[in-house]
Formats: sequence, C-alpha cells, structure tokens
Amino acid sequence: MKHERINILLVDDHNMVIEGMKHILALIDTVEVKATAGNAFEAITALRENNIDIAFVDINLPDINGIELCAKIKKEFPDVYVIGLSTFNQRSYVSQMIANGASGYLVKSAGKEEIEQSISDVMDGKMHFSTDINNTKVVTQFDGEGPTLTRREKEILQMIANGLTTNEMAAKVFLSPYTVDTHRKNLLAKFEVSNTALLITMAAKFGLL
Amino acid sequence: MKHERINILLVDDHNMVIEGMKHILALIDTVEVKATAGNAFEAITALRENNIDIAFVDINLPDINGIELCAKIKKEFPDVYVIGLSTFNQRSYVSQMIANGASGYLVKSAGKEEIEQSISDVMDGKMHFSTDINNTKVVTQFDGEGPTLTRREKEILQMIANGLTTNEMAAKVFLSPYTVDTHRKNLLAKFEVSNTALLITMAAKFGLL
DNA sequence: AAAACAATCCCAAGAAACTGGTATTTTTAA
DNA sequence: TTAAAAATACCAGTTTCTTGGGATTGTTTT
Repeated sequence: MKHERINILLVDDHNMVIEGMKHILALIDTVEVKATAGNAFEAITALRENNIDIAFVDINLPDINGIELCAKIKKEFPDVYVIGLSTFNQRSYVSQMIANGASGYLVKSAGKEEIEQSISDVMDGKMHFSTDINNTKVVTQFDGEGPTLTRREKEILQMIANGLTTNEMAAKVFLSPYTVDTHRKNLLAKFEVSNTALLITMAAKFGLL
Repeated sequence: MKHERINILLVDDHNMVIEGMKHILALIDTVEVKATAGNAFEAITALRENNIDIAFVDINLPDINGIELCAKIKKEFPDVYVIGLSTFNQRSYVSQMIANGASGYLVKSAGKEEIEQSISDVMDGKMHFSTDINNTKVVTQFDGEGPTLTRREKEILQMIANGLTTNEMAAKVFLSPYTVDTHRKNLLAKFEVSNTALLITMAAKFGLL
C-alpha cells in the first residue's frame, strides 16, 4: 500500500504567512497542505471536512486565541497534532500550548529545515520546539491563579488588551456600551484593581493573555 | 524596446513573510523579486548591488526599525519606492512612513490583489495605503526587544503597569504631571499604540514588565 | 423551586487619559 | 563643539474610563 502524504492545515490570519508556509511546505514532498483558515471558526470547519494530520496554528487569531483553539482542536480531534506558530518565543506561550495539548511550537522566522524537522518529530510522536526558545527571557508567571472569569469577561478582557475602547467593543460584539462597561467593572472588581493598566498587567502575569 | 520587469526588494526578518511575498509576487508577471534581506544592513547592500524599483520594508527589523530604514533608503536611493509592511495599520505609523518618504503601506494580511494594486499605484507615482484601519485585529507581531526606551520612560512604564495614575506618578518622582504626561505620550508613540491597555499588552509581550 | 450566577441594559458625575500642540534646559554623542 | 536626544514643563479641548448606583431576564446549581 502506498504511503499517504501528511495532511496539513494552516491557521493564520496573515495571508503572507499562509502563503509562505504553503510555499515552504510545497518543497517537502511528504506533506500536503489540505486546507487553510484565517480564524478559529474556519479552522474547525476545515478539520471536519478534511482528514488532517497536523495543524499549524498561529497564537494570535482574530476570534479566539490560538491557545484556546488548540484546546478545542484536541478535544474534538484528539488525533490531530497541533504545532503552534508565533513571532514570539515566550515560555508562557509554550507552556500554555503544551498544557492544551500542542505537540510543537515554531517561531515564524523558522526556515524549511526546522519546519521539516518539526513535522517529522511530531509524526513520530515526539514534541518539537523552536530551539531559540531556550534563551528567551523567563516570564514570571502565576499559573492557574487569578480570578475565575466568565466567557464574556474573557472576551472583553481580550479586547481591552488589544486596545479596543468600550464603544469599539460594543460595536464589535453587538452589545450596548453600557453592558460592556458592566463587564469592565466586573473585571476590575474580580482582579481587585482600579484601572485598566493594572488589569492588563495582572492578566498578563496570570497568563490570561 | 521591451519593457523591463519591476525589480523588487523584500526586507523582513521573518522567513515566512519573505516566502509568502515571493510566492504572491511570482503570480504577478510584471514584477521580479531581485533580492531579499533580513535586516537593514543587508537591505542597503542589496540596494547597492541591484537596480531596485520598489522595496517592501517591514516596520520591525532586528537592527534599526523600518521607519528609519525608509529614511536611509530615500536618502541614498531617492528613486526607489518604499512600501512599508506591518501587522498593524496604525495611523501614526502611516504618517511616519509618509514623513520619511514611503510611497505606500501594507498590512501583512494583504492579499494578492491589494499587493498588486499597491505596486501599480506606486509605479504610477501615486501613494497606496491599506484601507482597513484596524483596531479589531489581534496584536501579533513585533519581535525583538521592542522600542528603545529612555531611563525615564522605563520608569514611567513600570509605574503605569503598576496601576499608578499620572498624578500619583508625578507625586512619587517629584515631577510635574505635565512631564509625566509627556513621557506617556512618548511611550504611546514609541509602541505605536493608542491607549494604555495596548501599551501594557505590548510591554508584557516584550518582557518589559 | 429558590438561590446564585451570568448576561443584559440604563444613568450621571467625576477622574483620568489622549490629542496636538509649544518650548526650555540638560545631557549625550558625533 | 555642535547637533541630537532626553528630560522637563505647559495648555486646552476631547474622549475614555471609573464610580456608584439600579434593574430585568435567563440559566445553572443546589
């Protein structure tokens, strides 16, 4: 029986990165890019419609972040290997990706060789992480701590961190600005802080961003 | 006489972006990627050795930032059109690029059509800027150590992250609130963000907190 | 079924932050 | 030694955030 090629899904909201990966992966004849997605929703759809072996997932997506998407993927499709993609090589990301079931982590500056290596490692059941992760600054983190947030609160927090104002958030999620404001109030209360700056600092320390 | 193809230089430290652009530009038969560079130094060398028409320059480079590189390019090679590349579409960026002689500005999520349009606009002597002024997009790129901060700016940034208000900071370090405010302005400008929340997010990502 | 919790919406006053300037003095680097 | 860069200070108008309330509708959980 002929060997199947390894089916790849690319998830990134930057077209250039998608194209770059496609181009690089085209040079590797054991793999085939079956689908691409620009956000988490498209990614899940693509996974349902294709028999994917490995999903390369950008950490930062427009709807939900890559770390959560990773968890979703592993829940619905446990056999799919997930490799995180990011510009950063922060330990906090790596550890969160591992916690959520990722098999690997690549920085976007990775070249063909490293990508190839990561694929073969992952297909062998091994983990693969970009080598220059080790000399990255250690991020002080209080994992697992922090207040319990509701779905909406997490969403609002994320948007605040991304620099959206109350009105922008309201428009984006079709809510009254008053409602968004209430969630902000609750976030400040739960984190026991008095302004947005400290809120974001704490959220970052807890690894919630 | 036969028409020459438009000679392109790509400057970006992310291999995937370079490959992506190459791939996309390969679909446009009026252009040819003559050289690529991963930093400003390589970019200048490439410009000396090739007859470049358009340089696509990433805003964030390991040595000097793309805005400065843009100025350098226009000084030494006034006939080269520069198009800025960034994940963000921040007004301040755009204006700084214009100030330094850039002819265009593209977000990295741009597709083939927009890239093609930007090239033809620029070759016609027009300017081209990505239309989607975004505040909804998730913060992604920006690697390296982030912007260079002065002693005072680092101090103020730290205090902002700790939740102090402008007045509290002023009292603490015996400065006028106006002065603290100026430093805040400079911080927002250097990080290319428009509010404190995003400032702290970026600072956290850079490991500056 | 009743108590929590989550999510929604409303109001208004005051605090803080942001924008877009100008301008002087002190360091530091070319 | 001169030209930048850094640090300092000021002003006013506008936007955004924060505080401190109240209130209704669903949805879990006990």
